[in-house]
Amino acid sequence: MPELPEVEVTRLSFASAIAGASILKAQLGLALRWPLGCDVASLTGRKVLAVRRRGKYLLLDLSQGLLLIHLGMSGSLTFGAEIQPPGKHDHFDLTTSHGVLRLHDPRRFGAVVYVNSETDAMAIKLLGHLGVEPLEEGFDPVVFAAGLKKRNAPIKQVLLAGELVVGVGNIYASEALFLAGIRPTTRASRISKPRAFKLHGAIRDVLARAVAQGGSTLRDFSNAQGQNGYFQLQANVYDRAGQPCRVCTAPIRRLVQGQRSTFYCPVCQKP
DNA sequence: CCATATACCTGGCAGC
DNA sequence: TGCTGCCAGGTATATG
Repeated sequence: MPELPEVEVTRLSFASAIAGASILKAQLGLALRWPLGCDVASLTGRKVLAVRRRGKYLLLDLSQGLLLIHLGMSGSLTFGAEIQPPGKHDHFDLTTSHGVLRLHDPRRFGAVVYVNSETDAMAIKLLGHLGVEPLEEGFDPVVFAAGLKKRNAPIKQVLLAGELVVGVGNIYASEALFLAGIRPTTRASRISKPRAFKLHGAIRDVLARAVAQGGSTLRDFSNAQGQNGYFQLQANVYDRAGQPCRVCTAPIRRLVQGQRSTFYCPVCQKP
């Protein structure tokens, strides 16, 4: 499910409501991608001070330490006062004085990890290699263009790697490349500076618009208030194989790169 | 170091 | 109805 827009939309939907809450109880269900990294009972009594985002991770700052939450492919969070007993796919509950934060994740590629600080070994392992935040000032077009020059892999895969810029997943990589007019198979190192600048702008644009639309709900994504996103309705290429390009009417093509589907317009996007 | 393949896990869907 | 195979929004890790 979640790329940067979905994670940010999730964050925005409960961050202010949970801020300042005391943890009354924490419960784990089936194993997620990583172990919690501490005794779950030890979280009781701490406070949730704030919720930040780094790439596709949510960072819950606690009065001592922090929780890193990743939604994997199928995760979603809910936050509310009334809550049902945990269902088959509910694997983490954080009961607080302001409501219950619950992780629902059928495939269990997601994770909830406790670390004492962002310099802990586990935090470094998960966050240390991440590139710059695309919606922040640090995402500089000149640096981005120079970074692309050093990579020989197809641009789609360079974007997905998240080492130059974070948060761009399978939907938004295809969408940003469409907006920039660049074929996903083009080697990153061969992208000219002007085209890199255009891609830089396209990434910012598509991610910001997706956040404004509440993210993309392809199957089951919803924010922590249970609301769906609508960006998928304005996708130009993602999941539109065989359908006419919204710009030139040529049929959208699908190909596989690194075992992931990629969609592009063969006319609007140049090698 | 770089690029690519693999593994993790469940559910929905098309086709037979 | 039930089976099989394929597909799905991510990413650490292994392998060349």
